[in-house]
Amino acid sequence: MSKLTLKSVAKTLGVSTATISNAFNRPDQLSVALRQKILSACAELGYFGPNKAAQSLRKGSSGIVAVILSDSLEYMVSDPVASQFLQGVSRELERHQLHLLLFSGSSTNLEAISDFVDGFICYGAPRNLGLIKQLASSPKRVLTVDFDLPGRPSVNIDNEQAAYQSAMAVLQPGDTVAILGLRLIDAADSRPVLDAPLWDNQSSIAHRRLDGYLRAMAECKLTLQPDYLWHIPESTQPHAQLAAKAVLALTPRPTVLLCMSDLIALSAMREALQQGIAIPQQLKVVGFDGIEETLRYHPTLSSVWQFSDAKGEAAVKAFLSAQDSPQLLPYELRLGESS
Amino acid sequence: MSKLTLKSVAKTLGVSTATISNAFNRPDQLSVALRQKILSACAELGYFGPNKAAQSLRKGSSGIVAVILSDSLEYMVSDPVASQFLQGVSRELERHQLHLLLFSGSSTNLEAISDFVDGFICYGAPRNLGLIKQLASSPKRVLTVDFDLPGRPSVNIDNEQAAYQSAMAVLQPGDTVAILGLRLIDAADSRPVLDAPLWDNQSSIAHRRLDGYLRAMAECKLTLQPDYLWHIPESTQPHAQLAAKAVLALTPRPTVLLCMSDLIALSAMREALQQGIAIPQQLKVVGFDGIEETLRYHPTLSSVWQFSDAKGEAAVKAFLSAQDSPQLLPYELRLGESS
DNA sequence: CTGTTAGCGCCTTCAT
DNA sequence: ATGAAGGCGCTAACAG
Repeated sequence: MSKLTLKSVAKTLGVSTATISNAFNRPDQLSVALRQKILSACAELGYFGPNKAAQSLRKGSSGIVAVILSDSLEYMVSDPVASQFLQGVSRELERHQLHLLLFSGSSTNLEAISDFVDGFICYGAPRNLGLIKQLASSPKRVLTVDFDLPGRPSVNIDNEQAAYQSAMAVLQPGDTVAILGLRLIDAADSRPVLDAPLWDNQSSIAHRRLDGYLRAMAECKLTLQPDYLWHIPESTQPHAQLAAKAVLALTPRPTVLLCMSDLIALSAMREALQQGIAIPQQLKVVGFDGIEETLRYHPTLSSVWQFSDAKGEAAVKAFLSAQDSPQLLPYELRLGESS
Repeated sequence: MSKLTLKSVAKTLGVSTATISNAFNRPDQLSVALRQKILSACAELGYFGPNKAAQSLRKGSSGIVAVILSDSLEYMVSDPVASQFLQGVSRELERHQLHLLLFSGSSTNLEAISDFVDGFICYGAPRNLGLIKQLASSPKRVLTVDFDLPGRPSVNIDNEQAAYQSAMAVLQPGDTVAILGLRLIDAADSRPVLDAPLWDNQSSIAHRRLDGYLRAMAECKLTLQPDYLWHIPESTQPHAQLAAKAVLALTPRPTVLLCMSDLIALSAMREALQQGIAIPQQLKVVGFDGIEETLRYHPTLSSVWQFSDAKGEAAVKAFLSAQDSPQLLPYELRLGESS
């Protein structure tokens, strides 16, 4: 059989193309009986409805939403926090009969997919700065999560305040503090920040968290020695372990580890326990994010829970709403055995 | 400024639309100098090239490949095996400048996206059987992974043989065997299979694995008591723990646990150790899949490693190739401390 | 309630 | 090396 199109189907059924189109898209435009007849005839023929690509060209919307990940897809999919977020996004999208196009933040050509989607949900500032420009000037709807783009709606938590509170919950006079930071500078390996230039201070959640830690330390009259602030490029075991080893070898040894992700905190605790350091007696550890694995670990981790699943859901809702105001989501400080 | 189209750009540059089109798509059709001039003028204007949606309508291909997940996106993203697979897929797709549309296997309307994509890579038999029919009759390229569709290319490992080998590696005369199976029957909770009808025996990897286990047991002159075969709906801690608890409470207590995923095996080991059962002295455990977490666990798990990342890569290559022959990927039996 | 028509933005002969 | 024209499959406005 030849290709089934609106036109060909109309011809074989002996009606006009508009009628077929209406049967599928605007039931109020024709009688119920005729509509039923047409629909079942189409099912018979194997015609499942108007071609979506043509529809999208004509109507200017496709029912597909792109989620731009900050990193490569490869990495994101393996990070539990990102996965949680995607779970929330996909569930809420499905609820609205929308579809999800995953796009890597390390790609260069947003244009390759821009024309196919109704808009963008950006999870974290894309690693590729070129993307940011393209997004900023896109005529489509753009929602940012965990960072901001001027004039665009966003979904965030108050990272500075959350970090501040988590630090305040553990800091005591006389503590020696080390900070295991996530993506503080532009380097592909774990290393002390020292005087390397901080990476775009404004929008990065890492820097907001750092601000919070530092505010808490100042309030507790503690100072951070240069060596005690580390940059970790990715929340993975090897990178985190390296940094943990390094700061635990410093003299004096830190008594508090402020970690910018739970995965980092877990790796650090593993390393400390391995070295026979008692937690929390000799070392207190605080994480960030809130992932399940920390509940199965012993000691359980004190951390800022930010409910990434709900965040994904909120992101879709904000994307779909007409509202353009920035949105701050709640978080929760949960203390475990590590502090 | 008004909308930028091939036509509008052509007018402002004072050339024909075809010339602009050729500048972007067919460099050989015009002089290098002119092409350069046009391209830079377009960049100046902010025109990033022909509209992809229109291009796709016209040319019939979009550069987007759909990956159909067997389950909801929500679940798949949290499963390390699926994540690994997606990593491989996305990396290889990126290499070819192709894009990834993630589609949930629990959706009903494949048609919603069918017209936007160049084809489908199906990871596991979709839970929604309606999808299978639609895929079977799709005019687009369809590649299946971990199951088969008549007349379509596929990527698999030899699940039966792998399961057989993994069982043979641990079974000894006198053993009492329990099998913790994944998705053996159509039930949403963990439960003994007993005489519930097995679920579409043909294509399911679970049944191929079961066949392998049973072949090994027969060869070792062992029989499987009805209560000792359990169905688990999803590789998650709660479902797996429930089943593990149940089979460990049987009399006689199993001395071997054959598990259809590493996640299940880990949960089972956790439960056994909690009960003070010594592994492998009192209980030997074998998993399936090969995930990193088993290497960090003590005891390390004996398992069939199937390199899901490479599988994802192979899937894309097979999808892109003209070859329609089924492909069997290698796997590796790796023995750990659990057997 | 139904049919006709004019594009949505583009690519590709075909002629120049 | 370039310009004009037809059509990919569909929808919305309009006329009947």
